[in-house]
Amino acid sequence: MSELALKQRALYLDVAELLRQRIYNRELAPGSWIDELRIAENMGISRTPLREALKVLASEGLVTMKVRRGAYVTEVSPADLQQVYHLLCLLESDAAAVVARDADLPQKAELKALHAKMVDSQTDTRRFFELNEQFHMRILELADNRWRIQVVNDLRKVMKVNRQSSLLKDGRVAAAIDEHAAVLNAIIAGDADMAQQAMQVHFDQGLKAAS
Amino acid sequence: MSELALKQRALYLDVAELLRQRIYNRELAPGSWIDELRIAENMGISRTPLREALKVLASEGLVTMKVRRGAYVTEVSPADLQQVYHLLCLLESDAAAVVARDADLPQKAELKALHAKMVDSQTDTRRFFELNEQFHMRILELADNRWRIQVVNDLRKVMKVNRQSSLLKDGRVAAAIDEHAAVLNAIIAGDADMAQQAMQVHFDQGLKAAS
DNA sequence: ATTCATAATTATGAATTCAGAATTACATTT
DNA sequence: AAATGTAATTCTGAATTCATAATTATGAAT
Repeated sequence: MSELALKQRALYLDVAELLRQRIYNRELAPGSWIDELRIAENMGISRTPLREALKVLASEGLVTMKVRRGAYVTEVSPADLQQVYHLLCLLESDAAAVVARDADLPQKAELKALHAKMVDSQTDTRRFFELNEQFHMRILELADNRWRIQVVNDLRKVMKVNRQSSLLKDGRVAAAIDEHAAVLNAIIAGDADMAQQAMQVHFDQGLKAAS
Repeated sequence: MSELALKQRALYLDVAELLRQRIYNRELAPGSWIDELRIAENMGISRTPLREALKVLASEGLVTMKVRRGAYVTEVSPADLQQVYHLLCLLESDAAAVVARDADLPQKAELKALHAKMVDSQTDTRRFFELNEQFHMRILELADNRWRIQVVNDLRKVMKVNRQSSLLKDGRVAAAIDEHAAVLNAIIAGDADMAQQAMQVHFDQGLKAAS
């Protein structure tokens, strides 16, 4: 239909993103086989870019390739979720410690402002999630390790496959804001150990709320 | 030439591994453009599986894709190396702690035996490296987190792009064995904190020796 | 001689075609 | 009717072909 737009990114990347979305919202169910012909036709493209996209998703762990049998949506067990969560906690706690040690004043102020916006957004859940994401991501960026950013982003994608464990038991938003505040204060104080611990607490609470 | 063998794995995986080797030994130099036609012809295959392999390497960080400009071997700066090393240290130290906490007696005995073999191999450097790899990998496996294994393997591949910083200043082999012994003892003692610290020391020393 | 415009070439991105493996459907035999 | 062997179909993996963007080469004009 819309053969629009001077495409600035390769087609297979867009296809990969579309597939991710379909996996996230269970349109493609865990464990199910991915019918290349059907999807290619459905998307109005050939199998070539679709297959390239599948290779990308496979290396992210979202799909599993079986020889001569095609691609299957990876089944993410509760054990897997816990494993991924453990790694995210490890990587982001360390990032918080690094930021507490290295960030300069303007950067700390930026985090503070971001957190303030989050406090204001308490009632608007969608907005809160957006800012929550931004807060975590900004800390990651300030920790200045592009490999960590890459790894965390990939792991986050795996988490999203099972988002039924939505992070909003009631009171969870308020609690998360308090936990973020602890991280923020440790960073502003330049206390690396405390920042690391505060972030760890944040993850532990999140896991508890999700179970 | 050799159109051999009932292939049990997909072609693009073999191609990816071949490309990795060529990148590791600088046959494909960092920053250089990857000529698809040339390499496909050289390998006696079409561009299709080659391009699929390139997508895999791109998601590992070994090559970088530029739109309408093809694939380039990623340049790994000293800063990148340090970043990757930092993550490996973080992930493997935590793995050691987990193993110290969770491993049973037979598993601990297995690690002990592995380390003993390493002591015996001191003179044979190649053999030592092999066992060193096995020791680290076995701890990773015992820590029982498939996502960590995946991430560490990917990061290791990046490290190998710059292996000129070979880990063998003299005396380094003996030192590494001692450091491993410390990790091993902490694991056997079931002391998670000590295992974590010992592994961290091992990485710190390794980084120091490489610089 | 240098610069700008245009033509030719080259390489990427994507579609299509082809070969062969795996599954399914069918038929024959007991 | 069940089972086993064979034919038909389907789908994956890979090669080939095609279209277009980017680069290089060529030539005209100042």
